Amino acid sequence: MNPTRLFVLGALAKRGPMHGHQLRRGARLDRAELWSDVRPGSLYGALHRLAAEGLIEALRTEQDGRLPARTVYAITDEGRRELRVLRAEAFREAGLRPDPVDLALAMSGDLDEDIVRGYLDDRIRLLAAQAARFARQRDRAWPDQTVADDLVAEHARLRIEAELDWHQIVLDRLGKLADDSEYRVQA
Amino acid sequence: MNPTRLFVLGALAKRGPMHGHQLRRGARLDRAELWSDVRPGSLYGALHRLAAEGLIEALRTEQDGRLPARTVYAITDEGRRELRVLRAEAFREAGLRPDPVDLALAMSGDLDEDIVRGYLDDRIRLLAAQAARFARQRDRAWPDQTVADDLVAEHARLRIEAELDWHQIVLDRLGKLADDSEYRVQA
DNA sequence: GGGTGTGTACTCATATTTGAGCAGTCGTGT
DNA sequence: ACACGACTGCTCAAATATGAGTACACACCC
Repeated sequence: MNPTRLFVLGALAKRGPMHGHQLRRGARLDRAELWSDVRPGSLYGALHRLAAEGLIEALRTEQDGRLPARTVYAITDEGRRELRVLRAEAFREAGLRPDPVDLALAMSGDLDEDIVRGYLDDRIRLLAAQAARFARQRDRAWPDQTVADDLVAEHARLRIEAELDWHQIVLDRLGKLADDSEYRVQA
Repeated sequence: MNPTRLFVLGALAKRGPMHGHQLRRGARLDRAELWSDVRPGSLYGALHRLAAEGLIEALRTEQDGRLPARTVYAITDEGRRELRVLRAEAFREAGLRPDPVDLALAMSGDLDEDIVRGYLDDRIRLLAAQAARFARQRDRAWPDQTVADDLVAEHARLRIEAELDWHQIVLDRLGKLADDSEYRVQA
């Protein structure tokens, strides 16, 4: 499952023909940082590849004044089929994606406890700020907020709450971390 | 922050010199699927680049019978410095990484409500099974389980519980999803 | 004595992402 | 006049990820 492809195909299917920049802007207007994060490089790369595969097609190239030319793409029937597949795959990926903090923690046996504690405090502060943002958003929705937007925001809120809970637990149990940085043989 | 690099440097710093295969095996023995997911391609690619940059160095190349030769790498001082930086970066990334299901949901305005409901039911089943695994693991730890392992497992458990809560909410509010697949202009 | 599966160790082509950059436009201030 | 920053669209090299493949070994089973 490739999220960039799903994003492009989904957007073109939903809103009709668009050019690359319009896709980015649309995502920004939708506050889509939460469910996608396409950067220009990935986006245009995907557009080219999708076009080469016939999943989307370039309708026309427009030029507005002397601004860069832009190419408008539309999804094809083939693309709509691919969209269904990608969406199904995305729904089926119900596992947890590894969180870098777990990796960092696993690699911190040699680190002073207070340093780790400091990192965690910082994280808690950041997470709390985000939680507050989402809570606010739940109450005062922005103009054309859809139910899907609502659900996604609620998802984010719940996930952050879980993070906060876990961080608290880590702080509590942290004293014992240093005890087992012992070498475990494995060959 | 590149997780693969952090994984390699961290492991070499912690356990001493190893060859590529040993790194993979070590990760499996540690049940590291949770906090890292290095596949062979990424791993060996990273090893080559790290060596080229002088962050690790090839100590020797061994051959066991007629099995493929293996190259043993050790972390350098330069590499230890990089490790500290990567670890700090990983700790600082305290935001939520986008979850594909949010993307899929956002792109499902045209989908029959019952289909989505079906997907969600499947997800709930999968998630519940995983939650059960982690709960079990919390009670009966495997042999040389460290506190860090414990914390990571607890992290996973909490995250999955949050997912389950959210999925329930989605199912409850789902009826209203179809109402707002309306086209929102943006140019 | 052949098939199947698992383990050892790594390679390679291709797909994809990253992050910076470019070349113009437009508004705002100074 | 002119610097400044934000926006418009897209490109490009380099880093990284993916997924299959290679080649051989060893055990087990019937």
